[in-house]
Amino acid sequence: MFILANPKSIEIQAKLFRGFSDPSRLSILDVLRDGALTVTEIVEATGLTQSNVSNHLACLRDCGLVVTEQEGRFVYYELSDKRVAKLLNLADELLMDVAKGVYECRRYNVKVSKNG
Amino acid sequence: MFILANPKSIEIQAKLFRGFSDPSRLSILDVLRDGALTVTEIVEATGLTQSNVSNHLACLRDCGLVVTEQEGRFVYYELSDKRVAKLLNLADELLMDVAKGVYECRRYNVKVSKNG
DNA sequence: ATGAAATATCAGCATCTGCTGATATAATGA
DNA sequence: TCATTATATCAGCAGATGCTGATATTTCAT
Repeated sequence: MFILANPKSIEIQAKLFRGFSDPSRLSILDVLRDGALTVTEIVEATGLTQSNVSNHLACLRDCGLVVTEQEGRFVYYELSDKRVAKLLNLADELLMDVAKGVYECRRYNVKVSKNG
Repeated sequence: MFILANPKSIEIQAKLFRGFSDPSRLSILDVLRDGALTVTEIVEATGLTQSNVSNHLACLRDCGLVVTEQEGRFVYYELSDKRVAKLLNLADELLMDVAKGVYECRRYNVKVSKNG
């Protein structure tokens, strides 16, 4: 008899991946690959609105994917762990082979941003 | 002036991660880590309904995360690439450090399955 | 003190996503 | 052929998610 061994860890893992599964959050993580940035810098780099960025950053921080450091009025955000960037790199690499399929996959409508 | 370098690739990457970001799909990928299984075997192993599994498998196949091989009435599904498992492993590893934050993150309500 | 800049918060809406249940298709065996 | 097993498909619903726009909070400069 098969029963899923660790359903709880599956839920958490899904939640982790959900951090990466939204274009806005992914943009944010992407621009943070090169080092810490303030919220305003992230807004400029991504083209997203301030409130949107702030909301996503709160989420990413709660989930432990980014960490913050306050300096006066500024709050610097950066990736919490090398493995976050590593995960992004591995995804990049995997995409080189499966991008076509992912692109054509009709199941999810990832909205194309105005900048796209 | 900062403008996001590759918005299109961000969308695709988000789509890739979305493949991993649902508990049902993740369960499926998880049980496939040990090798190919038929749809019915996946249904038994995950506890999900047949139509649900079938829907997710179609999605995962379209996106190139799994590949299929038909044998008579049976269709075997398996991970398409070692890097899919590698991504899962890396996420496991990352979770050892950030699981608490992810678990407590209130932004997303990942439904707890009846088996959980 | 006052204004401006940087960031956070929150409600409401429009949309997307996943599940269920029913049904269709395909392959095998009697 | 007919019944059965294995898998795929699809509409409709309930609920979740992300964005916007307004506002609150904090910090700094003058």
